[in-house]
Amino acid sequence: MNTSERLVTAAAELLDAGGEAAVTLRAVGSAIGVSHNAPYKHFVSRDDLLAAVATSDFRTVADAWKQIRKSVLKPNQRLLDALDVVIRFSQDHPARYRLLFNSPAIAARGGPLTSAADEALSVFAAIVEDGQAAGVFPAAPSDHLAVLIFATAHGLIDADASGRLRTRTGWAEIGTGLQILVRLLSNDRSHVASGQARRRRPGRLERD
Amino acid sequence: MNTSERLVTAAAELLDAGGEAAVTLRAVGSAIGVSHNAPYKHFVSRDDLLAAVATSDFRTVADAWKQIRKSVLKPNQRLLDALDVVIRFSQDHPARYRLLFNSPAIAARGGPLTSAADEALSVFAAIVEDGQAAGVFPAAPSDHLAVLIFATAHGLIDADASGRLRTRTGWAEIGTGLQILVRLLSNDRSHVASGQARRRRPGRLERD
DNA sequence: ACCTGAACACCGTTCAAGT
DNA sequence: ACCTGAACACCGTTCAAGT
Repeated sequence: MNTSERLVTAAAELLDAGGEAAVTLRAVGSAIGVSHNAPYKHFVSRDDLLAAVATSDFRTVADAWKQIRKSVLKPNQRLLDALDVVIRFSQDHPARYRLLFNSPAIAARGGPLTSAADEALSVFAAIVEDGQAAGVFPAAPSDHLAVLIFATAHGLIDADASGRLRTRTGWAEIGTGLQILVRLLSNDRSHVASGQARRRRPGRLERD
Repeated sequence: MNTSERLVTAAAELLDAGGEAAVTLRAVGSAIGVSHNAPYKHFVSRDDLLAAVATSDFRTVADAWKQIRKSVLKPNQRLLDALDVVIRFSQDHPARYRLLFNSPAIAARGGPLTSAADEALSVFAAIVEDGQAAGVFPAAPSDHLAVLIFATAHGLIDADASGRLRTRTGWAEIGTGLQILVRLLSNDRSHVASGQARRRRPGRLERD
């Protein structure tokens, strides 16, 4: 691994360990044994280093989604699995999740980060589109429906992270909300009336 | 206005003008003609001052929602108007919106902020519940449905703020996405197939 | 009770200098 | 080409001192 990659790895670990505030250039440099401004030889600024972490994470998420899209699961379950990827990521790496979907200043930088984000989201949209083609999801334009679904997932994750959702609903898991959404959207409306989703095992959206 | 209120007002104005980074205690103090650490006589920390701004804003939003709930509009339009309140707020005061729904460190403080947030969200839930009682929205537990709808709105606002939604969909307005959601959720499914919402006039969700 | 001014321990960033 | 160390202009926060 070259210095640039080691800096990105160190920054990611600091994000996981102490949140964004812990990612000081002094701490990143120290973590890999260089001075506090060696990073400036590889990244134009602190934000540029953070953007590099986000770019790498977007590619990881996109790869996971590609695997799911190729799987033999039913459309409903494929969508739930895809959402599970980001739920897990948000729980395992909250600060890095915020970097992906919650950092206007970073997102506005454009460049490779925006490309990586667009590619990842297009895979997610394809998973939704597959479900529409199979007649399971309504025929709204697939980009719109995918954004709606993803926005809901992101909103639930975000509300959960801020603690507001938990206190209001007592939901143990974000996934329950997403299961309800998928059922509400599904052309099979038989489960809607109850609105009750079964309990899910930790970290995994339950099969339908 | 006492010093404490003037500090909150000054902080809110700085948030609007320059985002969270612009809210330094030196700038806040200077804005009302006191020293850079006079705020410590009224708030225990910078975060405490920011929490006071958020508390005040939650109360403003709650008041607007109470008015909408009392209105004679149809349930669908009441919900769209309620969502319009937060969309407008997010566009007029992006940094303050982030303080309300996007700041785990601030939200985790609890106290009056959490109370104000809970009260506001309970009014929103009541608006959704009214629609369910009228048979317009599905009968999922009202708290769950309200959180789902709000999470979607928040997710769309957030995606819009981060620039990702706009580039992927070209939607001029967040509201279009919410109109689609409300139609998808409504028991009247006649509009679902097209998924096309009419254009809306700026800053106002169109009547159905 | 409320405020001030100096001070402390941090930041990100710049820059001249080294190899 | 890559890195270092000093320096600069900021921060939030603390503290002794003022009225």
